[in-house]
Amino acid sequence: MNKKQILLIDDDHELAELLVDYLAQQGFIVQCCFDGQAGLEQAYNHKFDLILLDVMMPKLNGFEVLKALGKEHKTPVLMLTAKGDHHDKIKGLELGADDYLAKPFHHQELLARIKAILRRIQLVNQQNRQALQHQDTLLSINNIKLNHAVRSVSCHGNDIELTGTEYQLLTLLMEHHGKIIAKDTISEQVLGRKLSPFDRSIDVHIGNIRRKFLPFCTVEKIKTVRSAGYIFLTGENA
Amino acid sequence: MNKKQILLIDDDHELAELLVDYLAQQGFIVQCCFDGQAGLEQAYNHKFDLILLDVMMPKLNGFEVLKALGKEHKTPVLMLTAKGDHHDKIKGLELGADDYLAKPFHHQELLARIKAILRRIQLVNQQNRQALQHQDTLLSINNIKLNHAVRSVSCHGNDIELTGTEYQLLTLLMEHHGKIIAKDTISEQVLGRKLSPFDRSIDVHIGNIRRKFLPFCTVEKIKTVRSAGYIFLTGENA
DNA sequence: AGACTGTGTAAAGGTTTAGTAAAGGTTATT
DNA sequence: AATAACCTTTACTAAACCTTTACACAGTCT
Repeated sequence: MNKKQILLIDDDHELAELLVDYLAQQGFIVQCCFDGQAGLEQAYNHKFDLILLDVMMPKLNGFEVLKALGKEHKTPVLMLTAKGDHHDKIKGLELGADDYLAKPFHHQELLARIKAILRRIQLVNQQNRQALQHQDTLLSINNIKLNHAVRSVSCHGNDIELTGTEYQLLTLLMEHHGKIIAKDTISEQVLGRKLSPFDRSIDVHIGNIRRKFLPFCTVEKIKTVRSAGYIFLTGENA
Repeated sequence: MNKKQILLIDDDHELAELLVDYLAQQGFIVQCCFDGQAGLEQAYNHKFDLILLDVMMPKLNGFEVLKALGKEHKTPVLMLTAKGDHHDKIKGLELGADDYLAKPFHHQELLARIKAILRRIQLVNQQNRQALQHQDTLLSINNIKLNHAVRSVSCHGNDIELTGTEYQLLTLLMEHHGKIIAKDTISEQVLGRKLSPFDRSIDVHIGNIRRKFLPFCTVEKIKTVRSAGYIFLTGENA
């Protein structure tokens, strides 16, 4: 994992030095500015992963820096201040800060809050990628091919249109090809409900799938196992 | 803008009532649980935008709930507690909480912190989308061309005017052409919100895009995959 | 064989989902 | 403040889909 870069904007040189040391020791790269103006410039020039922003400073105070950064600025900001005043906190947060910590604070708490913010960003990023990333999308057994990315099915190269339920049912059978799948398992996995005594839905779906494959197959791929369930035959058994 | 859903887990009935009222008044939908166990179940069953979690509770305390949610849980958590102890704060934050607020707190500060967390998530989402778009300024598939630099669209050479949302939606589909994009993914990526049960926005946008392309296309480029999503067809499939 | 049970299958009925037009509401612009 | 552009919601329609029903047939047991 590459090191995260932090921009510290604080006119308190003593505190700044302490923080730079501590955070560096914790695996961050810290850049330091001692007034709002300089901080703002740095923020524009470099891309930081996080900004630590003091409120009371010469030239530009923390709130002004926050405003100048603009509503659309992407770098998260954690504000630090000597005042524990609620109005200040609220003002900071509403101006776009991600967190607000009152001085004096424990450096461990600061660290924990920094990590929390960075972790959140990473989580959201992950989430976004995962939503668009499809798991392995090809399943091919016994001349039948499934492509999950497009939810398409083909038999000996011929495209076959299946409904959502039929597709799920076939997928289930193919994922466990060569093994008997009980009807109640199918009902729960595919239809999302317990199998009721006179429920014939599954039989009908199986029938529909078979009918759609019929023109393209010489042998039956889905075999009925009386009073046990259905089974997708592998090449050897077929 | 649709309302954000918050799960409040706190055994202090009096406080809970106050918070529910206040947050509802501020435009949130709040669900309430009075012990850790119930809260955890709710968190698993529904998708919330944020969880407010008290620490001291019967059955399961806040830390235990946090652990049970797991490291990969996606919903942000803001912890509330009577103890202002630093160790507690650090513990909570390290266990995956996004923020930690000590009781008693000003409801305005709570609100500001809630908003800060939600805003950060939305910002990161936006950023992701934009980052994707700026990678390549030209995207050309199946006779449809996008030029991100000037945000223009053409079909067989004919310019087409799309709104911002339509453009983003089309971009998303084209970037993942040949793959199904689920409606809830579209909603999160393009509209920046979770898909609600009766939300028809996406269908309408898709309809509008199709209508604008209609005069210039012989075949449909965007295919509906019932109960799964939409897919931008590649040349071969079209 | 006869009874019983489980399955194949066609068709009817009911439910869910998507297409679409129009109204309502929001935001940005003039 | 008025206007325009846009997004969302609503309501209706059509289509796709799932389940139920009914009956025929096949396997199993006595």
